[in-house]
Amino acid sequence: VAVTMRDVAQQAGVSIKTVSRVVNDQGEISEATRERVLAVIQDLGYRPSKVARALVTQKTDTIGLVVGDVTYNPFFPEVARGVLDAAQTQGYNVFLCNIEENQNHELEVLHSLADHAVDGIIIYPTHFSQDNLKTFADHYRPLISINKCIDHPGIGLVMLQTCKGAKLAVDYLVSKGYAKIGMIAGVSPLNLIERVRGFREAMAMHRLNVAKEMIIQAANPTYEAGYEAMQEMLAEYPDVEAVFTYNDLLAMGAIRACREAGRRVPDDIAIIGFDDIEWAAKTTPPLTTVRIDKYQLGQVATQQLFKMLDNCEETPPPVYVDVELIVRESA
Amino acid sequence: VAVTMRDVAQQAGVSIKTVSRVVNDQGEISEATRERVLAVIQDLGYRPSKVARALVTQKTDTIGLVVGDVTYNPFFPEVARGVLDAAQTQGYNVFLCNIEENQNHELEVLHSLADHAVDGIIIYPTHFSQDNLKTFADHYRPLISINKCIDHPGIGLVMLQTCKGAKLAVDYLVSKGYAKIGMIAGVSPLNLIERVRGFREAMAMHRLNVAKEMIIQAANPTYEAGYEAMQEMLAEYPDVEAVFTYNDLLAMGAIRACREAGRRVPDDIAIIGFDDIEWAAKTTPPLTTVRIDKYQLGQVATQQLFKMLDNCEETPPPVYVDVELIVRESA
DNA sequence: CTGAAAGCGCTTACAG
DNA sequence: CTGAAAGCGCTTACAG
Repeated sequence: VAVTMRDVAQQAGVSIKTVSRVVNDQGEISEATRERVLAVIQDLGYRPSKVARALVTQKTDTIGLVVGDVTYNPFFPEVARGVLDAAQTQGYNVFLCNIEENQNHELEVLHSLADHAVDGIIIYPTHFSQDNLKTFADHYRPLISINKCIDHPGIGLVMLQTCKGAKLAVDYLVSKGYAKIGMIAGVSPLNLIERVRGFREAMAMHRLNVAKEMIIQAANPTYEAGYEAMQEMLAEYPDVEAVFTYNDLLAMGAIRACREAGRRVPDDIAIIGFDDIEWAAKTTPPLTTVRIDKYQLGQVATQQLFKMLDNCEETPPPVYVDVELIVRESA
Repeated sequence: VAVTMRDVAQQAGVSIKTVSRVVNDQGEISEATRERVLAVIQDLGYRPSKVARALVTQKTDTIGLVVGDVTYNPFFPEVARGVLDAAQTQGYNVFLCNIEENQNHELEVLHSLADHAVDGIIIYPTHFSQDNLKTFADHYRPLISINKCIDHPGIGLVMLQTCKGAKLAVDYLVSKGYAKIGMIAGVSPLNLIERVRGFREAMAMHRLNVAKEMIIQAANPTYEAGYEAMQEMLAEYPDVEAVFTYNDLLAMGAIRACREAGRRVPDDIAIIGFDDIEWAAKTTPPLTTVRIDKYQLGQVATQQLFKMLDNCEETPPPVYVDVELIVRESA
């Protein structure tokens, strides 16, 4: 049913090459025939086939976005939106893929994207085998990794300034006069987590007691785990005055634990989160937190990918996305 | 850099047609040459180009998922996950598109999908011009519309049983002894909303006073609007005993308004939501609500699309996705 | 059981 | 300024 370039050519009484010229705006054509062809295109509702074009140009105008788990990642919608908008602006469409926690599946998904000849892939992992990624990068590129540091040619990086965010939180607590500051971490291993590193550095800078570190390791980065971790914190360090948490979910769980323990937030104990998810502003009390600009994260990642598309050879330096302290009522 | 079918053919000492036969498992081939070709494929890491194949078969093994606004739709991640999983199972990849509230943009996005020759499109609208959709359906199909009733050849329907859900809610409230039952609606026009229709029908069935309908129209389907609508409800109908809301966000806002007005939930006033979003279980008090299985919604939509792909001619009857009452503490 | 030819809808040199 | 030929990487009849 579809109208082809040949249909247009016949109708306009020119060769298909001439039609191609006007479709691709290549010039070298008289204004008269250009307009005649344009009229026929309009008339027939002709749209060039991207798949035919892709076969010869080796460019599909598509990219892939692969995500650890769409459902559990609270940032996903906003990051995705950033990617989609940036891609659309450049005339690209994006394949969305979800991967299971399973290393074979991971490679399969990546290959399925390669089969469709996407021009590049953005990977936004929660879990992901770095080895698989590197192997894949050796025969397909460019790749962009969001917030996971992978040093490998062909893999571009977009990182969050989480370490700085942790310092922002601690500095703020110190400026409010708190000294006994603890942390609830959400994921192990502890010393690989930027937020923990930032916490430690800021504590050290303020000459606060890091020797007896008040860090509680939550089982998961969830509301429930935050609730339990806070109970543990209160039992182990009863004189804790302020707590910085790995993310907002943990913070909200922690607040509930405080309430149940008869500790008022922020009067008896201050709580500061990380991420600024949508509910952070609506919970009681509204959460003071370190905000990540998720939409921008998606946009920047896409721009980084386009940069690599323009310059195939070099892997560009990492791009960092800023964070910001949002003061509300919990601290 | 990519390995082609010809490379495999040369290496294996056969024609490309023979390679094609083993790749597509078409039989008509001796076991010996099949294995030899298979070994070469393995060896070279050959993967057939989907774009080359698509050019001749007119099938791309891709579908499009277009969404009103990824960011504001709280269901989006789960529905998307349902679509992705169902698609992946069948070897399909999916293009994700976000549309702005702008009718030209809408058609442009649809056409961009057509340019890539997707095999079908699932539309999951918040807003959407039905006329545009019908026009588009006349030259590109199949299309699936999620939860928006559009009667047009080539458009398959997947609907939620929202009317039933509203009845479930009212029946439950009646069974608990409530008689003065109000509703907070979230979107106009009132009589086009299934949830309102279900509410009215159930109220009528229980011979409750529908003459003096206690329906408040919230400005938006949001937390803030629910808060304001509840204040209005309490002012206008002070003796209201129970409130059914258009969605969970409204319900949570309403609960806050009750709390501030000194009305305890559920003791003084019962509140019932709709959707069962993630926070419904974590808010205080945990929300009684009508649950929508969002993941299943995505899966069913995809299966409906595949059904239409198999049988190009007929538009299948609408599929309905069930809802379920979840009793927690707010009612 | 195997292969040579034509063609899917375009673009890329090249010639005129 | 315009067009004929070749080819992108496959599959589809068809012949042997």
